[in-house]
Amino acid sequence: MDSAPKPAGDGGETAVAGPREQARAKIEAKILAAAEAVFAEHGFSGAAMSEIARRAGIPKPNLHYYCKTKEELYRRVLQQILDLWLGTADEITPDADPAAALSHYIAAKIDLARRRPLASRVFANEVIHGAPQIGDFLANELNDWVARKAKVIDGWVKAGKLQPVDPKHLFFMLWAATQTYADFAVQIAAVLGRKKLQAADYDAAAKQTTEIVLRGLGLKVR
Amino acid sequence: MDSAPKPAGDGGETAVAGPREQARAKIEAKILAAAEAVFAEHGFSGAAMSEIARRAGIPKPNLHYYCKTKEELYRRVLQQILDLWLGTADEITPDADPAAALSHYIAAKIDLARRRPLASRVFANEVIHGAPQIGDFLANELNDWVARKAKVIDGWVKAGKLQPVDPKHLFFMLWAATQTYADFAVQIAAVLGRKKLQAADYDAAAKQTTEIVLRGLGLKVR
DNA sequence: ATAAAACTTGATCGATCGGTCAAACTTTGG
DNA sequence: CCAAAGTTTGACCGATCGATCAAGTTTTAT
Repeated sequence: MDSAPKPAGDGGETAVAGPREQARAKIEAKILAAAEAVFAEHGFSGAAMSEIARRAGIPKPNLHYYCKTKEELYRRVLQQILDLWLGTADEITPDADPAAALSHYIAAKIDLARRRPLASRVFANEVIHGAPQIGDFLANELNDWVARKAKVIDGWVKAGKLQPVDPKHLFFMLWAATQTYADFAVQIAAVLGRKKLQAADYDAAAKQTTEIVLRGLGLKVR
Repeated sequence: MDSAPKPAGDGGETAVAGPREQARAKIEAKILAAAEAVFAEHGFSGAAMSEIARRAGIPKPNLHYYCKTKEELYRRVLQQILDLWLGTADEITPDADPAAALSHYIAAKIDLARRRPLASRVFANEVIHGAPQIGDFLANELNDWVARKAKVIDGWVKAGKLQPVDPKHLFFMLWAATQTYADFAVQIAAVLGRKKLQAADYDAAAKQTTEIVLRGLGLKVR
């Protein structure tokens, strides 16, 4: 990570990465994965640098060599998660078919909840506790992102493709209904009488959420 | 709290409470309110007993006099919150009108998100981190509660009052869509360009959520 | 070959936190 | 009035945690 003295050659001059760059990339990936898991499980305060180091398979001072402080490591994990955020909903465009675009968005979000539940939980934990680190992101990038998407949906409504709807509250509902299968997986599994959520559960969630939302917006299902 | 040596007369023999009982009740209320706020803000690990004591206006050893351990205090806060949980959805009964019952449930849940956001956040935090304290509650009481309500909704479907729907996933969606206005209030406020959510925001949320869900279930709105 | 840079690691430090203790003070019941 | 029970509080303890240091080893560039 950039906190280390010198990440060696990184200007793109060299065609192949030396053993040092490769080792560094491998370790940083291990660290980020371990940190995401520990932050998801225990929250920022409850996460111990020693446990992150242990799970990453390195001594604690070595972890501090790559990430000077716990807060910096936490921010790095969050940054990785925010990149996931803004990469979704590419299908929500003015000319797209609303039913297809929304179906795809819901499916993608549920799929993310299944494949990256830890990321979702770290994000949820951060926001629940007041977003001390990503407050600026929420007020700037995310605000802009939603404003752009809201214009698209408003356009759909004006074109008569959709029942009138407040696009922002629609997003809040979609985010909540999909991310709950990551953040509240333990609760949902308990109510479904399972130890762990299974593939069929996520499929059922995506199917029914899509049906209710599409029909609720006056769109034809399927 | 029951951890203290003797809560004086509590068998209901005395008609009026003495000054000691009154003071005890007042302090316990202060402690629970302070604890709920600190646990909501910092999570279990991040919450400091010293800060809870400070916000309750008592010295730390006095806090430990009323609640022996941090975990016990946390469980007490959670218990208070779980009581809120099971008290909702009384209107979801076999003979009720589905549209009216679901509208009322959504409105009540959004109202709870507005009036008791701290309770919702403590609960969310607990579940996100694996429900170490309330796992049994989820697998027993809540599981039973949902099973009962699911039977009611299945009955509605069989009576042709409703589009076919998986009642459990419907509850997951309703819980998520309503509690998000408590748990993720900071994010929602940022996207809406506000410092804090206002009464009109909650009203808009309840209105639109109700519309989409009811229409999505094949029910007439209003 | 060699020096500089990058990386590794055992030992340790200061701060914070949950919890305890013992000595006080206050209320209650006889 | 007085003893027992209940309550309050400043001082303190051991454990844990984030972070640092200093002495090493390995890689890189010339």
